[in-house]
Amino acid sequence: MSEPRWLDAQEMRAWRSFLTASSLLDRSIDQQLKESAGLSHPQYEILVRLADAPGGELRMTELADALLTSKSGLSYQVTQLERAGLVRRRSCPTDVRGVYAVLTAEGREALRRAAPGHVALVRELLIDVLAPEQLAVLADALDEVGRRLGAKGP
Amino acid sequence: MSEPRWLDAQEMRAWRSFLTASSLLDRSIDQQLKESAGLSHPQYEILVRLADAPGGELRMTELADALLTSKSGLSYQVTQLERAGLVRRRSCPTDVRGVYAVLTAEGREALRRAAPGHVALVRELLIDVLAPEQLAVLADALDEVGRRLGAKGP
DNA sequence: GCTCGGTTGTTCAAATTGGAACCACCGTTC
DNA sequence: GAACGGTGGTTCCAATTTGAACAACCGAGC
Repeated sequence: MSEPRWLDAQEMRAWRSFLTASSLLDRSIDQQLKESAGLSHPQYEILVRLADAPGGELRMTELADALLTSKSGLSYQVTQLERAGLVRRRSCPTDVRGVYAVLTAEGREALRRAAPGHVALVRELLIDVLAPEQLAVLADALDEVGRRLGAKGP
Repeated sequence: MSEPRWLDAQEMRAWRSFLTASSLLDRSIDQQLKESAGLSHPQYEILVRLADAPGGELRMTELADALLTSKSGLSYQVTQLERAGLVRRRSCPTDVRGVYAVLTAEGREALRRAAPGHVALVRELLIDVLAPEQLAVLADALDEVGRRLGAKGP
């Protein structure tokens, strides 16, 4: 086993800043959503995905894959959202095992109310902090990182 | 309330890729550490901070602040590490309330064993995926993001 | 010396998460 | 048309995390 290539100062700074930004950013986003709309960030993302989907509905597994979460985690959150009346479950007509998560009118409304504040905070904390060129590089870079990870894991 | 400035395609791509990369990256890192060293990522970070600190020890609050975690979360993890023999608690001589988390020899050894594989994975998944210019921009950008968040929250 | 506001770390309860176990079911194969 | 490997979702369990409550203590100011 040869000596590994350690991270130099620049690389270390990139990695640490990434961890720091992820952690702080996600915590801020989550808190703001909870305070302003009573939704956790994961719940908000569920609503977004459903709202974007045709018919406002998606199969549980599709949704779990899109959100990069476990099936059990999704099941739990959908149950929470169901209690809140923002989502309901509908069984799939062509596959008895299948379940659709369906956005309710109330869910769509909740999303409509929550979105502006959420977007404003994303701007304030990330988008508007960076110059357009920085943002472009960041998007390219992290797209590539995500692509490799997506191909690798599942 | 005026219509918010929504995110354009580029901005949306930056934000989504950030979320995706954070999620996948952290999950991969955590899993690899668990499999190869029996440590969670948070635990690994604790060991790193202690190893970098003079005397291999830090006050609980300092450590919690550095790791961007709650005091209670740190207390829990230090207890876990203590059970594993990698860290021990030492009460502060000048302040009865104070507690130092101290890296044990075994803890230092565990870190020495875990580090190469960890660094290799960070390289494989992030650092070596990007061109040096990309990395530099990323570091600058996220440093700034973290700085603002750090100044804002606490 | 005493009081009072702020600190330090732990404990508690509640929420969330992921993986494993499980059940029922699908579609293909022989 | 029966067997079978693979899917889709839920449930269960253990681990983790956070904020609040708490107990004890520090230190400045009177």
